[in-house]
Amino acid sequence: MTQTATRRVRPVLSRDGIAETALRMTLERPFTPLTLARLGAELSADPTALYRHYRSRDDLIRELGDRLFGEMVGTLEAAEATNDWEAMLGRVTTVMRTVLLRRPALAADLGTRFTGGPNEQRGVALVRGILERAGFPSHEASVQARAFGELVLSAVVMTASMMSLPSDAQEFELEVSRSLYGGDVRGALEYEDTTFDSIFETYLLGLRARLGHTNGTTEGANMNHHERGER
Amino acid sequence: MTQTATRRVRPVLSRDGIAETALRMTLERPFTPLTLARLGAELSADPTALYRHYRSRDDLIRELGDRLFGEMVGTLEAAEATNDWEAMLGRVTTVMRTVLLRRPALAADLGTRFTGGPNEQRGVALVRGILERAGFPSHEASVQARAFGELVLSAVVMTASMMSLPSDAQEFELEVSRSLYGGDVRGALEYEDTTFDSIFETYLLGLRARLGHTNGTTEGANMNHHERGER
DNA sequence: GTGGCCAAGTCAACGACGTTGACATGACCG
DNA sequence: CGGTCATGTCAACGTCGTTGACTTGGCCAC
Repeated sequence: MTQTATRRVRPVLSRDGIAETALRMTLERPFTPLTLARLGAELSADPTALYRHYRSRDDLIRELGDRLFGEMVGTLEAAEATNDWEAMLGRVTTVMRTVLLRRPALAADLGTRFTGGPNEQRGVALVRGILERAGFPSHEASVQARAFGELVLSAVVMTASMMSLPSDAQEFELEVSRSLYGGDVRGALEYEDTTFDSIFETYLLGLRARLGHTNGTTEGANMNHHERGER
Repeated sequence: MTQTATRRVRPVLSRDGIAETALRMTLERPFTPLTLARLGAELSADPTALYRHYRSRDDLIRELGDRLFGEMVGTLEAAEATNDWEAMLGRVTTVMRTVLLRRPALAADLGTRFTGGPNEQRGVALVRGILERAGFPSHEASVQARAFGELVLSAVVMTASMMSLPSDAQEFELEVSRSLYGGDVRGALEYEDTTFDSIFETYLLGLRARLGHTNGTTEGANMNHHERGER
């Protein structure tokens, strides 16, 4: 019992414990990049001890990503269902943005590494279900679910990257976007927010058109989807 | 005149020369991250010499980004104009993807940063012009140009990130497919390609709906654009 | 001309980072 | 009781961006 109480040899660290601590850190210091040194310090362990539980930092990041997916899917599944598929998709984007942008540094780090985890598959299945119930045939629902996921994810990651830039660079970005698009930009986040809303709304309109949907409120005719050789 | 002619004291390096060499490197080694050490070696100069011409690596990356923007805009302006705004937007995305994905590592590094350079402004003006000619009123054309740019850029950056170095296996696979198929990188990227196409087409449908547009090829009725309080 | 300013480049070094290998230690199992 | 194995520590490495001290030579004012 020199300093760290008796002598703990067995437990101390575990895959789960490390991941939980890491996620807690990203919440407490949303803009501080998750580094093995900091994580080790928080765990009162040598940074290299993590390599006994994760093959690499990348491995850890992936685990965290899948846990975040789990958080999103859990939240979505907890909410009551609706027949309004557009509202459902709106919920999906809201949850994704909320969960990820709460930890911009991690989200930016996560980047694209979303490949693989079980929770991600749950998420995709969830969106696919929404689209199928909206009227998309099975195969196209799959395609559209992936496209939708990638759209939202890439936009969120971009926002997260901007948010985690050092403050001076961030101000520069804001200044630039003001001069480019007009003066009605008050804050970097708000700018991203309204831009994303616009993207999302336009995309929803597109999905509705793809459905050949006759919307309840507005009377619209078919817009059949014909292959275009755009690129 | 030992090797580099007499004694060169003045020139040797310049902002332009550094940028050009850097861009050339990103073309020759598309998956190798641009690092000051490598750039310095290529220039036969000490890496820190770059700090005499750029305030930081970030500054350099921004410059490169704006040059890429210049390449895109130049290509677009060289092409003959069309009245078909959808085809024009298709060209924009094609050029953006082509120019950026030719250098995945740089594109991923470029990330979200608006360069603030003059060429980016030209690009934004170009897209806004297309949208205005499509029928969007001036202010909304601005908003839509911003959204469109961010949509395409974020998707491209995500693809670039995936291409650059997620896993050793993928990098290896891409390098192999590159050597197999020549300059154009196909293979694991194909999935990203079709997904992006889907996103783009859906988004175009949405823009068309926003316009209340009656398309030439397909007979469709109006889809008037009413404000929705989705999120 | 001459002396000083200054741009441009070199060199050594730093701190942060991910990662590796050699070691220690205690648990568990035969 | 002895060996194997999982877990953690420690020292060290290589890469990266960045800084500061130093050198060198051109240019301009006097």
